[in-house]
Amino acid sequence: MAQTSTHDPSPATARRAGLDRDDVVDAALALVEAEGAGALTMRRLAAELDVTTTTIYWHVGGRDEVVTALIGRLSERLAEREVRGRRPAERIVDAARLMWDSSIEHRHVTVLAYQVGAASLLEFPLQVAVVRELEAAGLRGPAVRDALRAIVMCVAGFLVAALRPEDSVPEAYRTRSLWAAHADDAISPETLAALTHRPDLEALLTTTLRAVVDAVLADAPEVP
Amino acid sequence: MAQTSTHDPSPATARRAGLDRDDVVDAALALVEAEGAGALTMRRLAAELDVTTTTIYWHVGGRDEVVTALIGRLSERLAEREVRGRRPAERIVDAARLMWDSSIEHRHVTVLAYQVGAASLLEFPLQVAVVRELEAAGLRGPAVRDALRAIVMCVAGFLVAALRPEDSVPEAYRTRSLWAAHADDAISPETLAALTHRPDLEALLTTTLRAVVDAVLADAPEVP
DNA sequence: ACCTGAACACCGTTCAAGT
DNA sequence: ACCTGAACACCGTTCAAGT
Repeated sequence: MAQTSTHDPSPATARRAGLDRDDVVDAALALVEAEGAGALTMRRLAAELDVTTTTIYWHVGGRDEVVTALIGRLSERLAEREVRGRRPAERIVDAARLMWDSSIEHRHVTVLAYQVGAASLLEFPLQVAVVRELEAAGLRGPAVRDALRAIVMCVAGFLVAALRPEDSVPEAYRTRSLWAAHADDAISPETLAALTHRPDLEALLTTTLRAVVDAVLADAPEVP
Repeated sequence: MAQTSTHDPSPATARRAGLDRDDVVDAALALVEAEGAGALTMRRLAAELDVTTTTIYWHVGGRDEVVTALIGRLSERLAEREVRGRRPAERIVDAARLMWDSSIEHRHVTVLAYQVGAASLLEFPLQVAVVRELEAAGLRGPAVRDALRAIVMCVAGFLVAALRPEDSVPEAYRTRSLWAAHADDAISPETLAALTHRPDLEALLTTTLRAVVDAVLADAPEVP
């Protein structure tokens, strides 16, 4: 991580690190991807760049600005994998799954983005892909907006479940444990039993997206 | 907030505050509800109870434990408003909207719960209500579990959008601003225009839930 | 058993000062 | 223009000590 200089030959006080705002943002992004959102502190980031904390403040405004910049940078780099499928519905669901896949692939940045409320900044290029598919399916205007938002919210909901922090809350207070401890005559034993098993999030997401997309396309004027 | 003692008549050093674990948790819950998740620091909580920070540690383990306990406490108190509607589908959607309503009503605690990954602890009693309605609609076992999870994730997705932090990310990086600045020949002007307007989250949630519930009930064996 | 005081190892941020 | 050093006002947590 300690960039260019391996041990820098200049005496003791190495002035002029030759830093750039982009260098700072790149280092921040790399740090988060490697060690998670919790590792991004101003001191740690400075250490990574072999400078003092205050140097960071000279190049970028503060922590919030570093975070936004880092998210924006990853957003630009997000691989726009081609949308697959023949029927419009399939292609829309696939475009939505692209959002899921890349969010999972960059889970640490995604967690950070949700923490500061900048998830849409991260996902924006992939939202564009979804919009294109919605239009290809014959939707226009507010119908596209509402469909997009519904899809985005669904993916977001599944993401927060998939990226939930593990440590802070003890086992006994997790959903499955709560159901395991829950006695209820009004609920059948087989249902109670099923609720103690972990669901397949990815399969469930696909099913849910299909339901949402089908409902949305049912109101579409033309289905080519 | 400074509980019992109005100015306590005992000399200067007021020992024996007569604190209880429940008192600590109650104060923490009240603090979060009143001033938000950010206000819950050990020092602030101690000040609220007129004791030293270390006293908190004697009664409960640490911050994480305070947070879990506070969420659990509110969970117990959650008003189980009666589910409305005639048809099973209506009732399921209404039960899900109950989750939304109470999460919004206690927004500060909800934000905190999502931060530590304890949202399901908070919503558990309301999840039970949804399960009852799903069974009343004829679902059993894994079908109930998957339907519940899908519903819960949708609500969660809409909640993170509704409770998004406002300050940390500047206007220009919010969804609507991004669309406003986005030039794209492949997307029709009317769609682009629509995307710059704020959607009605509550109406959209209802529509989305209906789509999910309808799809789930389509596979149900009996629909009484 | 219940509570205090001092301390430790962290945060983000600011500001005067150096070259 | 670019970077350092010292400092401020916060965190959560621990530990010896008091009554």
